[in-house]
Amino acid sequence: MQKNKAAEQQGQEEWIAELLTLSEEQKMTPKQLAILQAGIEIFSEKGYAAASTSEIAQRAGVAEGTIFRYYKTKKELLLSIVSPAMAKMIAPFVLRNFGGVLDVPFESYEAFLRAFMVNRLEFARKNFKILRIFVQEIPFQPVLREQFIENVMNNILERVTNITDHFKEKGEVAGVPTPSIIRFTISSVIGYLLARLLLMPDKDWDDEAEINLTIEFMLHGISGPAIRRENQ
Amino acid sequence: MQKNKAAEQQGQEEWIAELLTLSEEQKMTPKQLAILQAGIEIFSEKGYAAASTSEIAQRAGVAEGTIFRYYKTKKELLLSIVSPAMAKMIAPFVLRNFGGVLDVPFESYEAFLRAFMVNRLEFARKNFKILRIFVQEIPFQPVLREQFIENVMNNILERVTNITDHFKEKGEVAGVPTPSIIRFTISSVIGYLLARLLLMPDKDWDDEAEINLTIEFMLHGISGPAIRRENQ
Amino acid sequence: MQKNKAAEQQGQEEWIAELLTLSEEQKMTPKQLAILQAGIEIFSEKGYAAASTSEIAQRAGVAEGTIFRYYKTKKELLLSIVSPAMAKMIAPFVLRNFGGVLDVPFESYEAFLRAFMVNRLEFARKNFKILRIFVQEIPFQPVLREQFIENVMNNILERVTNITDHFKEKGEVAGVPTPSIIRFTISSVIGYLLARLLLMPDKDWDDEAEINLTIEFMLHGISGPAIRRENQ
Amino acid sequence: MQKNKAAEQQGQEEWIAELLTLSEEQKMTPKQLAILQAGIEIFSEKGYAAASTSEIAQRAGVAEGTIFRYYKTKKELLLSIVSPAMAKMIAPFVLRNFGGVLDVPFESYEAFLRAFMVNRLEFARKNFKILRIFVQEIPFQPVLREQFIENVMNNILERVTNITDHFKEKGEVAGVPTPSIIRFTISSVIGYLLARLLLMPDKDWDDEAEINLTIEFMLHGISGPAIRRENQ
DNA sequence: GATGAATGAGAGTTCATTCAT
DNA sequence: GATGAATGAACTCTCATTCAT
Repeated sequence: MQKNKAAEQQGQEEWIAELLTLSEEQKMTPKQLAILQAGIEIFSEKGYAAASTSEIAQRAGVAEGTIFRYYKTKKELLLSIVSPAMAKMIAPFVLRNFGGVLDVPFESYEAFLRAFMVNRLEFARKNFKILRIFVQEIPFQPVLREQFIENVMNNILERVTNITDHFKEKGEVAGVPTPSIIRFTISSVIGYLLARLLLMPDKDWDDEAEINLTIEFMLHGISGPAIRRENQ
Repeated sequence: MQKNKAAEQQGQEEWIAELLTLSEEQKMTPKQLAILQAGIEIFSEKGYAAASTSEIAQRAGVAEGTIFRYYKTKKELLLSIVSPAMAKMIAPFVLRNFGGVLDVPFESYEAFLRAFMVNRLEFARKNFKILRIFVQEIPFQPVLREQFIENVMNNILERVTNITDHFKEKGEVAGVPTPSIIRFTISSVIGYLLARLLLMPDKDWDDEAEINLTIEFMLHGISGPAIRRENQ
Repeated sequence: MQKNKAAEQQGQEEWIAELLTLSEEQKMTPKQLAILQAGIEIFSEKGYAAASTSEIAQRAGVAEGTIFRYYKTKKELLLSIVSPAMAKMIAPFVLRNFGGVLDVPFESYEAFLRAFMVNRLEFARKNFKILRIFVQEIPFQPVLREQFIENVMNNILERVTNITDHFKEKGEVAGVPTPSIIRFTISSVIGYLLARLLLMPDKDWDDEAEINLTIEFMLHGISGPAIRRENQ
Repeated sequence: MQKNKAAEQQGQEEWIAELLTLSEEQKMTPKQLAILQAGIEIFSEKGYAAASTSEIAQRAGVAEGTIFRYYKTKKELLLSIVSPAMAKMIAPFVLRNFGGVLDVPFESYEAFLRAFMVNRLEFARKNFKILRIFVQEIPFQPVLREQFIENVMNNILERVTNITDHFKEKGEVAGVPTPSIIRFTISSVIGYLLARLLLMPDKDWDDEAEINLTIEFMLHGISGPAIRRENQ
């Protein structure tokens, strides 16, 4: 268990490191940064359609025309906010594929789940507002939907499928259809993130305990004290 | 098992019956109905803020002014669509509390989960567009959020908590914090609904098998063939 | 000469009659008429690009939004002003083709020239502002250019060519290329219209004398008293 | 006839020479020249009001601000394009008045007309785009209009009046009001230029023949073979 | 001298809402 | 009850012009 934890911890930190390196590459003027920041805030507060460029300009402390020097249209501003975030979102999955040697760098499925949860929680915490915008707008922005399908389907899903299949062969995961396993797993993780960050952000959460509990649920279900006893 | 199934089946049908009785009480003119219907469609297609009342009027086949005879504002139209649906949403949980006698009318936790899933799937299927609107707008409409918190917190959550605690005492559910169990359970159910109805509605779904699998996951997790074998 | 004059007079009046019948067929609300009228004035005063819809609305005495109830765009308002005028412009030429019998209803080329000048002067006088807009915008509005080419090339030019060729055969017109004759003729007529209505509208014009003179020029040139004497 | 031709040819070339000497007097930086050139192109393509200074800057390959170093306003750029061209336009007429001796340096009115046409065609060909801008903008720019009236009325018209009166006395031109003669003459010339350069620039023109024909028209009209025969 | 980021007034257009019919 | 013409505020976006660098 100690070894596992160390490995996970390491996996997690690598992921985060990769995220960070991706993000600060573009040089922006302070005004552009202010516009982007104001856009994130107002889009996430009111939704894209109900946000007005004049309010964004005001919050950013620039003239309204300045927004349109950097972004030709309001929609381009939206995409400039969300698209890079989507790239960062898949970064930890994509970058793994290079470097090679070990394609599944996790000791156990549990280790994977833990690293996954910790990483996603960290990501969601850092990009909370952008994620909100993303989730709100994906039904209405075909461009976003296409990017999402392409990225998630061709990167994340494939990668998670590989990992899951790997541990299925090792007997750590039940011999049921992988898509169902993944759906169930992702539901549980996202369910936690939503409760944690969106529904009850002010509750006094013990993240480590809740993550452990959620992993327990995913691995052994909620059905009772016998199983419980074995694992706690 | 057979007996269980019959019971669940019955439970489910009762719930549906209750839903129906709630809905047709208001008398509406055909125009008002057309407006409501058009509102549902256009709000769910474009989102509330991006939908225009003139388009709704056109789709409904009425004059623009007619909408405002029935609904003072565009927002009132939105609420007239979503609020009743929210009432219907909690109906199966609320009505139970009357009639009394048996507060937990399920043979087992598994029976409850199955009834719950079947019922929610049915409900989501029937009210898909309204649910979309609801989910889209709840972050931006305080009125909706209040209604939701009040209804869900004070009705559904309380009731589900009761049921869960009941089976926790019976030993069918693990002795961990009930809120975590509920969060996990609801995540799994909603995850299935989303995949089923929103993400991949065109896939060839075997609902019964997927529901069984999801219940298996919820009860015993994904951790492997040994546990699997015991339960199937 | 007396007979000629009568015939011309008659031809001219028919043309005018035809013009009038074409114009008042559409029913318009007073507001729409005011918008159209204001559009004509302001477009002709400032040019299309430099005219603002807000100024048009103000001059028309309506709200700015009202313009866009009747005309989806500013450009549509422009075309709604100019296109019908173009139809009216070719009306006297088009309608001739029906009724048949006599395709060239003029006693002499001189009679034709006189009827043509009188008719065009009348038309230009009545539609001065619209013609200004038309001339100003035709280089920049492909739609206008297409309409103009189609109408003028396929209707007016063909018709005038027929008439000219007719009198060429009769020996009233020199045996030189018809296009050159037409170009020269139209230049002279338009030159008069421009001087008369645009360049020096305030001069004290004797239209009949100037028209006679211009016809003299077209028929016999400016070269001297001998020729002059023969014809006056 | 041979002699005439030589004289005209000479007259024409003198005029052109005068034009050239006028033009290269101002010293301009390459950037300013580029701005001027880009201004000419874009103003003539889109019209003054619809042209944007940013597009001009782009086409000129300079920064937006640079335009305003050389020309305080967009309108000043316009005038800097059109005004010098207007000066060049009247140059051949103005300069004649100096040097004196012979105020009417043409053997015949026909020689004058030919020299006039050839010269104007040459001028229009070389300054086509600027002339377009000039014609488009003169209705909307009082400054231009004043310059034009002053120059044309006080220089060209006076001079052409002198020439025409001279040949009227000699009996080469009919004894009708000079303004009408000039109007008619200029209409015919401009009509040719427009057809030649604007309406059908791609047609295969035989300029010499068309000019001869136009002069024929101006001198003897279009009225028939008898007159024709006398003059050809 | 040249730049181009920044401005803000004003452009065309949309839209929820009103009200006379 | 139902209409749809009319509104005017607010929207996104453009552009001539300024000015610190």
